[in-house]
Amino acid sequence: MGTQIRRDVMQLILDRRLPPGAPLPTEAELMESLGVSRNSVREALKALQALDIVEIRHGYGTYVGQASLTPLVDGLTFRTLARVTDDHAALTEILQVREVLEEGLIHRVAGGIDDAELARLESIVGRMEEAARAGEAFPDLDREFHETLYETLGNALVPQLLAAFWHVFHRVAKARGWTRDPAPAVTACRHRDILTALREHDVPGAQRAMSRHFRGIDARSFPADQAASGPPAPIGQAERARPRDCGMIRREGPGSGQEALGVK
Amino acid sequence: MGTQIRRDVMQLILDRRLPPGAPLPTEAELMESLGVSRNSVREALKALQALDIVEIRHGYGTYVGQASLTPLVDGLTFRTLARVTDDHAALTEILQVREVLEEGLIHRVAGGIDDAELARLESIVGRMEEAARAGEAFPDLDREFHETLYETLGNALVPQLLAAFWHVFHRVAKARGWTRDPAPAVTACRHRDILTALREHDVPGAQRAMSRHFRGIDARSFPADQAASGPPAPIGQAERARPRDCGMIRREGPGSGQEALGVK
DNA sequence: CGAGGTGGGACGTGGGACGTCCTTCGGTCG
DNA sequence: CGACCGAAGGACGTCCCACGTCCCACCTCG
Repeated sequence: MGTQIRRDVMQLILDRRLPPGAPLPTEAELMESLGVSRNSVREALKALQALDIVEIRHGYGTYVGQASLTPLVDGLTFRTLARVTDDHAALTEILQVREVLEEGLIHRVAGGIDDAELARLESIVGRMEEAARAGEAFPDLDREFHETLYETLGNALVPQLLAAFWHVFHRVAKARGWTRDPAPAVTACRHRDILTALREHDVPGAQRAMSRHFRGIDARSFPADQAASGPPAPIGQAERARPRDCGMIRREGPGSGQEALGVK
Repeated sequence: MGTQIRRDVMQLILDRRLPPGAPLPTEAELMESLGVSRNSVREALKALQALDIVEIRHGYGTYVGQASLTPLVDGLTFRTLARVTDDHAALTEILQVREVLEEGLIHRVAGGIDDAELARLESIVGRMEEAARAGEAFPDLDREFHETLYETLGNALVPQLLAAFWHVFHRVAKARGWTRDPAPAVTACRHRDILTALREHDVPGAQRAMSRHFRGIDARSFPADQAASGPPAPIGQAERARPRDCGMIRREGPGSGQEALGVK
């Protein structure tokens, strides 16, 4: 059975303690040791390649893969694109997961953040604002900010998960032709707010700032005619506090502020 | 190229708006329409099968899959098992992600939880306590509790993600021979605590209760000789409040309470 | 001594054949 | 007349063989 060969190869990697990057036996050797034909071996390897458990290099060999979250990205992207109806709902689900994750993560990070960390984040935000003044987008800086933020957790899974969701969101947006990004100045402002709250060790403030950051992303994915339904999941009792604002955009009322985010 | 054929099949599903369960063209038809050999088609389908984008039924046909998170489970399980060193560290990472997720999710749920929801949760916890008195474990009830809890969010991705992490944890624990579960009474107590906090709309209390629930799971995965390093990531200023306790176990001091969880 | 050619190893693709599983349809038996 | 059973066909599973492509390493030649 095909599934069984897959498990055999995985077990072989585990038994031999092969680290990522180590060479696997050749297809011919696997044929022999597993007692199956080359086609069966190849189908199993192709399946493992799709899971990033194995890496196949043409003309060179087969190697143990990184076991990254690439299959999650592929699967979620496909699933989101396959839902022709409830299009933005599927994306909103992904954004909600990202928001929950980052809100909880910043909760863990905000208390004991290092001065060195703050300096690195300051550098990133500074470059963001520089790019924003030039009117340029800065997706790489955005990712770098969030990655740096959670580096101190020592949890390798966290940045990979966040990157996976980020990747899915942008791939779907691109496939759907949603090329309009929010104004760079607004995005830079949101990150400045987060950094300011972190500097003051203001945990709930940092959570609010992070939440508003995602609120802005969410608003972008809604067609204008559905803006009335608005973003989901009010944050709860935190609403009573006036949100901080770095001042690069005009002050806003108690509304969600979508009118400032480029939504027509 | 193999990757291209995979993309072609995915694009075919998207273009024809095929819903999950719909039949795909036969391998022969795909050979013809894509202009490649059957081997190549089969390898692509095998890869898509591993991603749960396609479902192959022997002697029957190929169908559009559910695009579930099965590949994530497989990948994370493999990756965790492949790290022979830092074994428990990898598991702790997964648990931390689960904890962050559920802590943030219960934050969103606790405020506006329905009476009907509370009644359903009460029923589940009641069955838990019944099973605990009989000394039996209740993994299904555990899953049902957490699934029910987040049902009102209307986010289909959330329970799937949680189930995926749950699945990875238990598969790894089983493969590692960590069969010792915490005392059922303790687990039932933890869920009772969560429910009590929810009933009082005590959001931070619910978060603390959820956190303690995970703390208990975490302690179980640590070998006794490493218990000194203890669970990571103190929850922050929430520590000052005395944790609630349903009273089925003895009160505990400011420590992490591992001594009550079956750790030798 | 070095640059380029050449050979071998390993994966990529194609074609064909046969086995296995499932469904369907028609015939037979009760 | 109806239910059961076997044959036929479709579709996937496995296998074998051959050739193409890519990469590396050795060897030869200038």
